[in-house]
Amino acid sequence: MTSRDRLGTSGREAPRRADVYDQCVTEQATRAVAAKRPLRRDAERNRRRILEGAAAAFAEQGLDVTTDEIARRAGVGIGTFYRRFPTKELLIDALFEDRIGKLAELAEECLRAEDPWLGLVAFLDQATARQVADRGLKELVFSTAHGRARIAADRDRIGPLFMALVERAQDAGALRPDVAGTDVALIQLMLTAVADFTRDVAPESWRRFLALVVDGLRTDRAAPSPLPQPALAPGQITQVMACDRPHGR
Amino acid sequence: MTSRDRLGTSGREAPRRADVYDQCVTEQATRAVAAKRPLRRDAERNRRRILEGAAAAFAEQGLDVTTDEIARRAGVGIGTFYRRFPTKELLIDALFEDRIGKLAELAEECLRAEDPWLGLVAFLDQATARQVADRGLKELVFSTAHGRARIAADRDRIGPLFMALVERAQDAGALRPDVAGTDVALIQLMLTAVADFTRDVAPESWRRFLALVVDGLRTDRAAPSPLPQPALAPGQITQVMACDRPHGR
DNA sequence: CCAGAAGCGGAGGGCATCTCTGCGGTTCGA
DNA sequence: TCGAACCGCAGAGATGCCCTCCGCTTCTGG
Repeated sequence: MTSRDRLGTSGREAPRRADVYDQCVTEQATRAVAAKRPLRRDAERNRRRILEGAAAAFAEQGLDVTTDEIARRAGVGIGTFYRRFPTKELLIDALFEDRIGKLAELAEECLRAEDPWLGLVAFLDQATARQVADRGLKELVFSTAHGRARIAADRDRIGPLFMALVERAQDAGALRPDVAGTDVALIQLMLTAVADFTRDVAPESWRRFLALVVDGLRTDRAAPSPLPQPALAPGQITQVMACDRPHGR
Repeated sequence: MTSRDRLGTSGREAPRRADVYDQCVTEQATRAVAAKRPLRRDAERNRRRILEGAAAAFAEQGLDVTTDEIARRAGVGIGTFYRRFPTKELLIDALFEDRIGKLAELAEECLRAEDPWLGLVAFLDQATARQVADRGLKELVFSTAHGRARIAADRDRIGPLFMALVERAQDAGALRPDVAGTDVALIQLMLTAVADFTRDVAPESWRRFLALVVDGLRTDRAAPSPLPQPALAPGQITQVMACDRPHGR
């Protein structure tokens, strides 16, 4: 408390955070153009390292990785970390600012696919793949806990796209009519849950369950498409359970 | 360290824990018969309260609830809690000792169902329902972190039953042939993930996705069974994301 | 080449959480 | 009625995490 109060006569926290936020995020966006006062070369190199290390750490372990761990992976001291990104939240913003927007773009792309059904399936496949590859992204998609303005806006943008993907496939007669746009989101949630569980022993096995669900979604009930990926062996299941991760994560 | 060493000349921890374990768990099982030295009436009443409060707490919040929370719900002091159950782990054992065994029994029952396919579907439905109703049970099923001997044994018992359920439905020609026993476990994992997410706004909506998956599992591809439960509204999704729970839990 | 500004790293402060204990006072039951 | 058993709670002790402080190092403009 005391040390923080000592920082400025303003005393209040929120304004200070806002200043820092502008300084940090907008600077990042405009520095290449304005070049107001470029970072010293070593500092810039460390900033890059932190960004890279954090990206890897968030992808592998989710947004809960500690700042110490990020600094360690980046090969810098914790002090250096906090000089560049005065708050962990700021770093998350800088890193993921465009990632969710990219998911929306993917949806738009799939909306333009020639075959509406294949467009929907492609979206499910690729959107899930991205979230499986990056746990941080998944957490950002499914929780508002960390998002700031920009990220929240992208989230809002994506809901209607789900609905459009669904309706288009239904109009084409390929998708069962009782599916809703929100189901698309929850299907991704289901699949990432499997992926989180099996990641260490069979990282691709979630695709097996995507195929299963997709077969449940289509109206053309001719013949089931064969399941990709081998099923897990019983031993693999116990192996996964053995490594003590926080429950359910 | 010091206070614990002071407790006994034996000094070692493990033996002491084992003693307490016997005293606590086997006493519970045999007291009604042997009645060696019954608890005082108030003590017995509190023990019951703790068991009940803990059952409710574990069911709602998972095995990570704090001992303080359990004591609070039981309406007893934390000291009383620790007199009855010297370790949180012991309480978990006492409470869940038979729960996983019951899941195995359910599987055996479904194996005896007249229609193999309906037996499999019934198992998926009911086993998932139990885990949705009790988060603690789910965590115990999918992680060895908390289990002791008895619980581990029940877990081993259940794997072959999955396989039998699957083979029997396949032999009857109702289940697609490329499904494996382990898939049954992972399907439950998927569904409980949905349930964990939607629990607060639409606790039954996981059944929608069970229906979807079941339609993907069957070989009879005549017509999809209609999805039960209304789809979530877009607003419900954002509502769930808003309440800040630990990520992914 | 050098002075001093900018940056570096990591020990540790502060805080929150959680499990479990010590102990003064209370309640039960023979 | 008396003593053993029991109660509850304040808090010890452990851990984990975010973030700061500050002595030392590295860069860079003149």
